[in-house]
Amino acid sequence: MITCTAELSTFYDRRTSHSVQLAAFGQGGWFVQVWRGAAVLACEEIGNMAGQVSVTAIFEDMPAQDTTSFPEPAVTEGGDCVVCGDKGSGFHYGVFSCEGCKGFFRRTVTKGYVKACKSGSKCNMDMYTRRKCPECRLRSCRAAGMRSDCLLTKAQCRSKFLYRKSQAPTSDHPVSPTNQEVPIQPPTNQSRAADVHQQQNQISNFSNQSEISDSPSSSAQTGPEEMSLSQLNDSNATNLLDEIMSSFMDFGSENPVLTRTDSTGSDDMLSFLALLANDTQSIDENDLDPSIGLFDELTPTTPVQSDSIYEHAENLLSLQNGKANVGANVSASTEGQASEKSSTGSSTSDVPAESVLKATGTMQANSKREKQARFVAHMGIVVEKTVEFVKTIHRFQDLCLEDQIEVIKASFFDCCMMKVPVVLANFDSGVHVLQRILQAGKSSF
DNA sequence: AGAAGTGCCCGTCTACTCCC
DNA sequence: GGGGAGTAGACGGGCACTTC
Ligand SMILES: [Zn+2]
Ligand SMILES: [Zn+2]
Repeated sequence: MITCTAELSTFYDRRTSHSVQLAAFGQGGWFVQVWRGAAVLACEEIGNMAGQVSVTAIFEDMPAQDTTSFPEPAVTEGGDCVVCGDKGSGFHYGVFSCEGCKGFFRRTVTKGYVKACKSGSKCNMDMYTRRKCPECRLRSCRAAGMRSDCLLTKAQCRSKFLYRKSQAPTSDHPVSPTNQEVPIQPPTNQSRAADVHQQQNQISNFSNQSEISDSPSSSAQTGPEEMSLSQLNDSNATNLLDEIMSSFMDFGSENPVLTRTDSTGSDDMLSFLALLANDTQSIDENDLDPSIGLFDELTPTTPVQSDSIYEHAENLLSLQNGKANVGANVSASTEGQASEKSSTGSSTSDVPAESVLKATGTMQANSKREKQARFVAHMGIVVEKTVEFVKTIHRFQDLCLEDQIEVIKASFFDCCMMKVPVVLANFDSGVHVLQRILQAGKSSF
């Protein structure tokens, strides 16, 4: 039996321009699917995946309509399911459909693959034959206009679960001291993510950005003097952390998880923050300043209303560098506090994340930017722990610095159960290390 | 026999409308 | 105009049932 237990992770091979998805199945086994018609990379642990086709491949075959707007939803005259003709129960994922097709679409997209059609993907779909061929049923769903981005992501499901858990009565299950003061944000229930097609574009964009990047990480991997992470001393490690943080921030502004917005304008940053709040619980309590609550005053009734996600990311980056970005539309009180923060002159280029954390703990917790500063500080610790964990992985030290950073970044996002593209200079060894990380588990550090 | 897939039902959440 | 109550729509999860 093969059970998908892990989030798909996307990798990008710079040399061959192929995007690759890896997913862990059960205790071992890797299902590797190469986009854009490239060959399937068969790792030795891969189970026999013959007879199955990935949802991604089908969706790429049948690109969705313009996802930036919401066209008139498909509906039949008699209120029948657009996919199979059964009695429709309402609009599901953008299409008037029955409960069966709704559940089928949700399960299949979540699962990530279906049994391949044996009749050339041309089976008829009605309420009697719909069970015979899942691939054609999925294609029918897609053709009817069903949108996978209407599903909650795993990250959102997880944060939703955590939110409900935090709201549940705690009489017989008292909460731990670490999460007692951490209200978790509810996820946006109807988030509209960028679809698969858009994600591919973003992967390409990210790749191009990396190609033309003149960042230290890019130049560091050229030549025989390239340095492995294990050889870095503490001061260099701080710079590396800074590099990773910057890399993360730059990437965050392009990341579909961070940039997706729903039709009502709320953003998924809240979901991400909720995830991060949970992930920080796995960190040694000694690493955290107990006086700092990551989500003080951020209750579900007072969500962060970011002006735009780009400004959000920009602010995070500015605060990380100790330079508060004071916009024209910021209140006077916030400006003052931001300037106070700026006047401390602290910078992650000079001090480790813990110092930033302590510094931010001295600030009053009543401005959005200060909360963001604490978010960044906590994130820095998570990144540091990620680095510690990844350094223990076999063959990690053989990677060039650029790939080490990419691997760390991938591991960090994977820890947050996010699906991210990863650009690797040395593809084979990088993928090997990433496999080891995923095998070792997300919560090993 | 048992794993995998299916579809019905229900709880939950959000947006919307109505009323005070 | 603002806030609370009620309602509809759409989501995921649970579970009994069917299929393989
Ligand atoms: Zn149907
Ligand atoms: Zn078929």
